[in-house]
Amino acid sequence: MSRYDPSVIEPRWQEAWDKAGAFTARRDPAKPKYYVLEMFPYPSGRIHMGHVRNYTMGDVVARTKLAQGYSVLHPMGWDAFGMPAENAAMERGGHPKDWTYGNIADMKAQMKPLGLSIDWSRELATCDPEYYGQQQAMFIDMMEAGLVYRKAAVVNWDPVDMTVLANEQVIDGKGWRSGAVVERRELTQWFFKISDYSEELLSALDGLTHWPEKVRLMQANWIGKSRGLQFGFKTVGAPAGFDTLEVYTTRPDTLMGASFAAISADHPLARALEGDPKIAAFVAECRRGGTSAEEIETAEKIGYDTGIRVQHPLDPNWELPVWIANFILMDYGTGAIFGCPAHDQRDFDFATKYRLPIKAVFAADGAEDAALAEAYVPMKSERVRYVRGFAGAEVQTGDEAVATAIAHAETHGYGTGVTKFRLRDWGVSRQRYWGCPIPVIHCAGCGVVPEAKANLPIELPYDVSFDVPGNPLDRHPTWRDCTCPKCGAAARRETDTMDTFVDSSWYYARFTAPRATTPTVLEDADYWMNVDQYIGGIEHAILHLLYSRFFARAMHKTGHLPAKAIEPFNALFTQGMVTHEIYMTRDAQGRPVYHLPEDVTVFNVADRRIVVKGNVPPPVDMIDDVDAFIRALSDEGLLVEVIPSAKMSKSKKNVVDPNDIIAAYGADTARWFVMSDSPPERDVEWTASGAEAAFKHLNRVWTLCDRIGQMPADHQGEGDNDLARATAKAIDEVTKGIEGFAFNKAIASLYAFANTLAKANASTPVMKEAIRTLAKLMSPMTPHIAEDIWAYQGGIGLCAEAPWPKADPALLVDDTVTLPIQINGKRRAEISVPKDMPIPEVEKIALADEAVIRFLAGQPVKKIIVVPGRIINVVA
RNA sequence: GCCCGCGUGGUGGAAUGGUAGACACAGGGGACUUAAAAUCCCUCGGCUGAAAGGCCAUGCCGGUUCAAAUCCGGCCGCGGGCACCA
Repeated sequence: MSRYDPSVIEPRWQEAWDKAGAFTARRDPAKPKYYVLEMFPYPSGRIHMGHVRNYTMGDVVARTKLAQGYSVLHPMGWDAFGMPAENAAMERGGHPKDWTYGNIADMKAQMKPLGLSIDWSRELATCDPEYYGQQQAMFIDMMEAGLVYRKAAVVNWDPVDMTVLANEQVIDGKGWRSGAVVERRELTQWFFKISDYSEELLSALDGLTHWPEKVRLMQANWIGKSRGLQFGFKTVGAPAGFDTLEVYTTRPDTLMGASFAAISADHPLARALEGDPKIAAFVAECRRGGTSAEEIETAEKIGYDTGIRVQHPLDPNWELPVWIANFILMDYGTGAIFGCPAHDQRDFDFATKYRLPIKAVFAADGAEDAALAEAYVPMKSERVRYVRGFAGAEVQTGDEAVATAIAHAETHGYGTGVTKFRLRDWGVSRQRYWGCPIPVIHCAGCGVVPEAKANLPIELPYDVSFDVPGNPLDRHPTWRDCTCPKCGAAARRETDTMDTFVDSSWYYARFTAPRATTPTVLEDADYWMNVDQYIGGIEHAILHLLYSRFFARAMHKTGHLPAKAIEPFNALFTQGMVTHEIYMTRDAQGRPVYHLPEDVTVFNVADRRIVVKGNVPPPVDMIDDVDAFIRALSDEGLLVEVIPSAKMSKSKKNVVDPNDIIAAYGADTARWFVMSDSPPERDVEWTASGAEAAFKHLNRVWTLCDRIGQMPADHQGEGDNDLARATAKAIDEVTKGIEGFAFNKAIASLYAFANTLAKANASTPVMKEAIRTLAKLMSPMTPHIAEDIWAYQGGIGLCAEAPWPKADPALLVDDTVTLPIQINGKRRAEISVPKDMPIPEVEKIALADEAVIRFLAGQPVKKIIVVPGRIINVVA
């Protein structure tokens, strides 16, 4: 064996895997199947370390499952529609399609050297007509199933560019290009009826036992089931047709603390009042700014008293003013509320600002009805004393009070208990070019008509220009013109395209039959679904996963997925980001200037870490005064400020190009490093020293393999039993680490095992068996070096296809255990006892221990707790 | 603003109610070398002590428990999401 040279061995083994078709997924009824999927990338053009980490995790799982005898599906594709392609076309010219496919080719070329066990024959891009044509077919099926409808909804409108903006394109309430203040404007849009499934999407979360608890909780909160009271206020002085004002509240128990009613600026009543120029101006003011919840809820709370009054349902003589307020959302409840300032902080702020009364309804049990400095909002499960209650006991929990208040309203006929969800229907219309065209036709005679399936795919026209803001499909001369599939008359195509979340809501199903001329093939879907392990970023915890769960149900309803696939992801793992520290200096104006990691030099001088701009030789022998040295560097503008690690981003230049790392150390080193050190669900900080350490370790394993290879065949050693035990332990720990998504722990075990093996003095066959096992255990993480060691040490066939080792259970248990002894919870001694020793005997030995006697100093023992195999605690 | 996380040595982390700091990085000391690199060995939370040992220590404050990094309550700091970023 020669020097460890990844640039030679890595391409060689990748070719060998290709030739053997090792990773081609095949339906094999004789084997259990395993479908592992990483969230597919957006083709930005460059892979980054986050991709490397994500795909390496999936690869570790896929390779382990393959070795464990599963028929594995591990595909890859491209989430290829979206705004960046159009932005690139606007900024640099060119066409979104060319830009996207060029990026896909570039990224694929960058991914290949990683040696991932991907079945590339199933590759797909969502911008392929082959893919989005099937999506259009499903859209039509969903229309027929009643899951699609149109309604008016608000968008961010840029009044200068005359175009709709994404939330991302609204910066501080202004359009990102024009700088104009954005308005909220209504547009007729396409919607999926995800709300039909609110209850089911919520209750089915309980069955997702292999999902992170936090993701399930976030989804549950997002769906937001609430029980409340809906009732109508009788109005006084309202325009015709507004005799009652319907409101919904989750706190009907606070009805006696009401001090005003408030409606959204988009409420029909507010619109009816727009004849009044003052109200029109106020409503226009409310519509300024973007549509995002963050912007609306952090905006200053403003209101306008309409002069209209409503009668309190429990006392017709008690009238409340009706305000229009900017923090009331038309999308939730009825778009109208009653305000109870004493028990809602937002209402409290509003009431304080506009000098409205603040009356407490309840107080902490035992507390006085004191004046409030802020809203008193205890947990609903807490017992409080009602000072202005009207139903139920004086002292009760909030939950009890809500229930009794609803019962009271229903008994007296002024309101109804209603269950509502926060989840809104999914608006899928986008006024953009680079997306899946909505396959619908507007006919003067027939109205809105779905396109005939025979005409699918409705392909995007290529001849478009991006020199004017807005959707090029709207101004395309011929694409819009078509004939009505129903009556044959001249008609116009829908020019809205679909939200890119639609594309990513079913790609996992398409991978089971990526070339089919129907969206799916049931036989394939039935074999491969569900995804056994889905891996991706925590940033997708809500939207992408919720939409996918809905879409799988819709696909089942329309006959494209079997019933078992309505929850498409059996297990979910959300991985952390790859971060890097940021290197910054300042220019003459004091503005920050960022530097790439490769453009700085890091010195470790004593316990100081000094970062210097440029590539300079070590200063240690040039200076003996570190502080003076730092001052000198600072004066010359060479001293670099180190900002703590953050997600890698181009703007901060804290990026490391995976291909540079592969060129310097090989893919195995990159893979090993991103899997080591940090637990996969947490962020991992990329450090140059960490990558180098990984490379050094692989070199050590390589030379160890060489040394074992050169051992005389008849060498005898006394360490056979110890090494066999260490090997069994490594198998056990690495297997558990991988299966439990604790790759960092699996790697720590592999370090320990390699160190043990390097020091072991065992017979040649035992040494060879151990190094082959090491190679096999390393192979999910570092597949290339593993193959080389495997081949060199006489492994049969490809390491990638060799079965996963099994640990001999007899070698995993130790005969004696070391038990620490605590006295009053502090560790004072330890004893070694046979593993199966009965508790009374352990107690006897513990109490007879010299150190225990010394620490007890004659105090009587009150209690002794023995946790078998773990610890002894003596309470004195 | 609302929802959800996270916080342990100089650093990444291990320990998921039972010996805090596995494994690794950085640092310190040594071997080899003319020298350096590479490699190998030792050491490595703080205070105290000649040593044995003792005391302190898991963001901060309080609680539950024989026992808390771990469970509960409050606070501080950081991160993710908020429906047209993907």
